[in-house]
Order: sequence, then C-alpha cells, then structure tokens
Amino acid sequence: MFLLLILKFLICGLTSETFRTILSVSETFRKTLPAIQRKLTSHPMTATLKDVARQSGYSVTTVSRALNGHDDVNEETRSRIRAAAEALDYSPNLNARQLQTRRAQSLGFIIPAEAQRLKEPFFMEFLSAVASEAAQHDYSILLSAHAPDAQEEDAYRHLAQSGRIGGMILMRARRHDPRVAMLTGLNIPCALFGRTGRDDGCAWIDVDGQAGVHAAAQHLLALGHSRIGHILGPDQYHFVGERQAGYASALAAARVPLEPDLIITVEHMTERDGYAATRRLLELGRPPSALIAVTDLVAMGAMRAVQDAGLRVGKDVAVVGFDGLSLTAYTSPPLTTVAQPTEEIGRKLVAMAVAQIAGDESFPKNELLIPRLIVRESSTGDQSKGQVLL
Amino acid sequence: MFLLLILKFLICGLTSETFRTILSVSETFRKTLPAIQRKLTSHPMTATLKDVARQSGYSVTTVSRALNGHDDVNEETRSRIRAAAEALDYSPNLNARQLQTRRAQSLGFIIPAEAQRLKEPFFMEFLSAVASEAAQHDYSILLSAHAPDAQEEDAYRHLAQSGRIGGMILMRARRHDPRVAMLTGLNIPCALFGRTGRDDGCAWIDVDGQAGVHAAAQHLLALGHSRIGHILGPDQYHFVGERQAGYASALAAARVPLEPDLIITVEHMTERDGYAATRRLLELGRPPSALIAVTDLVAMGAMRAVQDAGLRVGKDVAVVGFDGLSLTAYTSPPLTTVAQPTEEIGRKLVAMAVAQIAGDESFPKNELLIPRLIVRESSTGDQSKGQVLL
DNA sequence: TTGTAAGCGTTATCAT
DNA sequence: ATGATAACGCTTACAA
Repeated sequence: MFLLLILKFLICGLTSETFRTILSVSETFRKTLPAIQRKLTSHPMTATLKDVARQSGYSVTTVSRALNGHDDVNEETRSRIRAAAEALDYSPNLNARQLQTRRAQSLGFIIPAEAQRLKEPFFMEFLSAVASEAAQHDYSILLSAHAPDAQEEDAYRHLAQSGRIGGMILMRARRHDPRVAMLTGLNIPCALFGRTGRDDGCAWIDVDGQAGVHAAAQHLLALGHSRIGHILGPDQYHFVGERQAGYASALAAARVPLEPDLIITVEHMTERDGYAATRRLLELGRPPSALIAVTDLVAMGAMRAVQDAGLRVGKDVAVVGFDGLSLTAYTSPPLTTVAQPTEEIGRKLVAMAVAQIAGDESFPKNELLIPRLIVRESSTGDQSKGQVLL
Repeated sequence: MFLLLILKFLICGLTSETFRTILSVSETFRKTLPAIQRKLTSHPMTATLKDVARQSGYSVTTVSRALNGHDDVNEETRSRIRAAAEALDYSPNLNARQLQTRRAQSLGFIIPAEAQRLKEPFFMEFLSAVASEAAQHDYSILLSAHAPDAQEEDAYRHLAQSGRIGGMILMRARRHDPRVAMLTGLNIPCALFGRTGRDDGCAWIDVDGQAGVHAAAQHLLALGHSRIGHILGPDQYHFVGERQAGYASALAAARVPLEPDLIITVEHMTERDGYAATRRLLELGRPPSALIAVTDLVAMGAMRAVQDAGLRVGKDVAVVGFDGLSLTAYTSPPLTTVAQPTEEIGRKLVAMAVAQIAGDESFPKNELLIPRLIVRESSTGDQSKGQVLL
C-alpha cells in the first residue's frame, strides 16, 4: 500500500509539498510498523519486566530488585509489584538474564551420537538420577547429542561457549580426557564420572573397580573356580586398568596363576561384543569355568553365548557382570553383578557441579565409592533367592 | 589474606594512621577486586563477534552475516572472517541470539517430579529417541523436572516463557490437558504423545490402544481363556477408554459375556499397584485365567502376584502387558506384550515439533500407529521362542 | 558489499 | 528506597 502511494506520487509529479507529506507518512509508518509486526509475530502474551513496571507504576530497576528478593526495597512496594507480576503471569526471560549475568542454572550433558550407546540402560538410569537431583537445586539439564559427523570436542566446546550452561556432567572419563582440559580452560566447572588418572583439578566420583572385581573374583574362587575369564573394555578408560588389578590381586591372594589367554578385550562394551568374546573363550583348549565381564550388557552377551554353546549358566559356567542394572534382576538366570550406586553417583555429581558453580570450595571435590557384589544364580547356579555380599 | 591483615591491625591496636592505611588499602582493593574477579570468574577465552570483527578488520554486522551464510557478502570476505573465527575458537552466544531472534533451537521436556516415574524404563527409552532425533535436526533438549511442591502448570509456563525453547514434547496426554491449552496460548508449538480426545489443533502421535488390546484379548481367547481380567489405569487418560473398548469388542466378537468384576483400575501404573490389583482378582470366587495389564510394569507386578499365589505364569494364569519395554524380553517367563514403537514415536514427535517451529504446514500433524503383539511364554506357557504376531 | 545504530529483556552501577 | 543509564552479545533495518 505504501509502495502504491509512492508510485502514485511519482506519477503525479513531485512538489516539495507532497515530498514532505511522503516523508511524514514514511516517518509515521516507520514508527508504527514495528509495533504492528510485534503484535503479529512475537508471542503476544509474554509479559516482560517493562510490562510489570508499567502495571505497577515502578521502574524496571525496582521491579527487578523486588522480584529477585533484594532487601533494598520497601515491603509494600514489593507486594504491589508481586501482585502485578502475578496478574500478568510474568516469568523471566532467562536468555536475557543469562546474557547479563553470565551465569546459567543449567548443566550440560552430552550423549554419544551412537543411538545404541544411548540405549544402554546404564546411561538412562544415570541420567534419570541427574535430572531429578538437578531439579532439587532448581537447575535444568541441557541434553545434547553431537551429530554423528561432528568432532566430539567441538560439540562440547559449542555447548560450553553457548552461554546456556553453568557446568557440565561428564561420563566415562578417559585417561587423557580432552574434554576436561577444554572445559577447565573455558572456566566451566565439570563433574566427572570416573577418574582421568591424573589430578587435573576436576571434580569426580568413581567406583572402586579394583575392589569390585577383587570381590567378584574372590567369590568365584570360593565357589571352586580356578580358571576365570576376564572380559575387559578398551584400554583408553582408566577403570580398565583398575579392574584388571583387582582381578590379578584376587588370583594372587589365592595363589592361582594368571593366564593371559583368559583375559580378553572387547572394542565396544555391548552385548554383541560380549557374545563374540565369550565364544572365543569357550573355544580355548581349556576353557574357563567362570567369567567376569566389564559390563552387565557384556555379561548378558556372555550368558547367551554360554547357553548357545549348550552349557548352563551358573552350573557349567559362572558369569558375573558389572554395573548393577535393575535389568539384571530379571534375566534368566538372574545375573550376579558388581553394583555401582548409579543413582547416588548421579546425584552427587550434580551436587558437586552446583557447589562448584556457587563457588563453594568446602564441598568435597572427589569421592571413591565401594561397589557391592550382588550374588545371584548366574554364578551360584542354585535357585535360592539372590543375596547381597560386600 | 585480606582478613588476616585486618586481624593483624586489630591486634596491634588502631591509630588513625593505620586506620587510614586500612581505608586506602580497602579502597584500592574495592576498585581492583571487580576486575580481578572478572578475570577469574568470567570465561576469559570466549571470543565474541566483536573479537572476530576486530581480528578480521570487518564490522560486527558483516561478520554476523558472513558466519550465518547470508548471500550478501563477498566470498573472499567470508573466508577471511571464517579464518578469524576459527582462529579465535569463536562460537556464538546462544543467549544473545535467542534473545534477539526470539527463537530457540531447543525442545522442552518435563519429567514428572516423582523419581519412580522417571525411572520407568518407558520414559527413558522414549527420551533417548527424542534426544537423538533432536540432534539430527540440530536441536537440543532442555530437560526439566518440576519441583515436588510446585504446580505442574507453572513448571510448564516458566519453561515456555523462559525463551529458551522453541517447542515442547509432551507425554501422557490427558483428556482435558491444561498444558496444551497453555502452550498454544503462548504460541509454543507442541507435539504430544497420546490424544487429548478433542481437536485442539495440537500435533500428536498415538498408538491405537483399542486395536492393541483387541489383538491381545483375541490371542487369549484363541488360547481358550474365557475369563480375562483387565487391569486399567486412571480414567483421566484418554487411552484408558480406548483400551477398554478394544477389550469389550474382542469379547463381544467371541460372544463372551463381559463381567465387570474382572475389570479393575489402578491408581498408579506401577509394579506395586499391579501386584495389589492382581491379588484382588485372584481372590475372586471365580478368578480370571488370564490378565491384560495396562502397562508392562503393571504386568510385572501381576506376574509376581501370580507366582506368589503358587500359580504358574503362562500355565495357570496368562499375563499380557502393554508397552513393549526391552526389559520384557528378559523377565521370567518372558512377557507377552503389546509393543508400542517407542523409538519411532519419539523420533516422529520431534520431527513434528521441528516442522511446526519452521512453519512447515504441509507436515502431517498427527498419526495413529498400530502396535504389534509380541507373544512370549507369559501367555503361551511353552518354551518355544517368542514370536511376533500382528 | 559493507557499516551504523537500534533493540531484544535483564541486571548492575551510580546517582538521587 | 527508587530510578536513569549502560551494558551483555547478537541480529536486522536502513543507510551509504
């Protein structure tokens, strides 16, 4: 319409009079257009501090302070402002707040791109604990999965630099974990599940895998097994070394020689790889009569391999897992496993991250938890109810 | 250290001379402190557009356009700017961007406060699909759990008005779902798992519970059962009515009379409530010989109740669940269940939400999926491998 | 093709 | 106790 107007004037010829008119029209238009656009495009019903200020008759500054509980505001003023905010259904725009304060009440969590991994029940149980503990602290979780093609480190960097998170929860610490270095460089506090092995000042919680596997091996030795297979994960993880140490120490204590043949490494800690590894172990000249697997999922693969070989799990070949997934109570037979307190770990990691963000130096920065061995039929072979040992 | 200084002066006694010294020290301290704090607390190494502009010699505007792929920028300029950005490890502050554009590449997802619910495997399997599909679209998920004491609707409103999300994924649609009304009022597109029952213009995906339960009941009738118990959930959910309709239609088709005694409602769809409901059913004068449960978890409680009553699941009492949790393959006996394509649902919901945010009207706004019945030992009682029927 | 300037909704600084 | 003003880092008219 405006263009038509111009066109019309152009056709009629321009006098300085009409030109001034155009300018004034254009001026009005320029002023009213944004308002119109705003009405049309923006979420119409989201009140801002300005709205509350107008409604209550105070300045934006005062409103901000009143709603944030500063003590330099008259109580009567505060209640008026509160009423206005309530009436308008005001709730703060966190983008603006986070931009201004450079703080964010969210923790980042990145899940591996590979969907299989994400479906690992362990991830989910962990995440559930993390999310609910975060809620207790009034934090939310920003869940991100890096695109399959992208660099892992970039994914972490983008999230960290996006300004939307105040800290980060990391899983599966690796020996020389590039993520940790990067995040501390960016001044993003992080809480790590697992140890990197060197003291990089990062907060962590870990489970004593050495003690756990030691207990598992001891349990199997006590049952009379002397050929115990050990299915390990990739060496890049610090815990793999720990686990192997626990295995070795238990055998040594029982004066059982350590046979390299019985120790095998899987590339991915999946059911599939557990199955394959177990097949190889069972095909040995003198196969093991018991197995310790790096993960419950790997152990489930192992159980299937044992059964497919015509052997009975628990009777012919004892199987022990590691993780303590709730799933393991329902397998047939139920799986003996070294249980990590998944929920406790998730909760404590969040608490650590939050404490660090708040600058609370007194909060413990790391903790080593002792796992507990849950004995079930997959190792004992009997039908009695499962019991919990240390 | 500063405190120590004060302490020292206090001990030594105060002259006006030393007092003035303190003041001046304090003054200097007060002035330099913020700068120091800033250096310490703010992320020192986070480059902004301004930094890239300075480094590359262009204006902030041009840099912005170059990096965002606008076509009104010289290609040579763009590559210079890209180089500068790379060199500085630039990555955008999304708070600022979202504040300005009023758009956010995140989807909100709120998990119920009750931790038990969150631990429901179904939630987790769903969430995993949602997160990974979101990643495909370059979206992230903002996970929030509303505090136990807070109002549910407030939790949704705060998240929606925080400006951090562009859309929302909702689970467990209820008949008159207040969340949907609120979100559409705020102009936040949402994608719903389940139907509200009335056409409120909200995108949804649902599973045909009527067809599912019909198939389950048919399966049990074919096995010779004529007294089939039905354990339902709270009536506030639309799907409960659907399920009951499927149950009724299957019985009617087989000319089996419908007995109200055999239909029972649990308040919470948990293992515990399933156990209790099943006990009550088994205590009837003429107990059912088969059960259809509203959830796999409820079915697992039912199986335990059957076993505790000294009966054999699958032989004496057939049990069928609904959800198709991967867990159900491992129960003893393995559970017959009406499987929802959890992953597909999660993925499609995300795709729907993203399409709506992008303003793509052509994208389908709702879809009804047909579940499939997975037959296992809990209904057949035999040891043959489980098979999938329609 | 590039730059200038305004503004998104907050909070922080500094007057009053 | 309250308010004016200036940021925070980004996008987007509009001007050049």
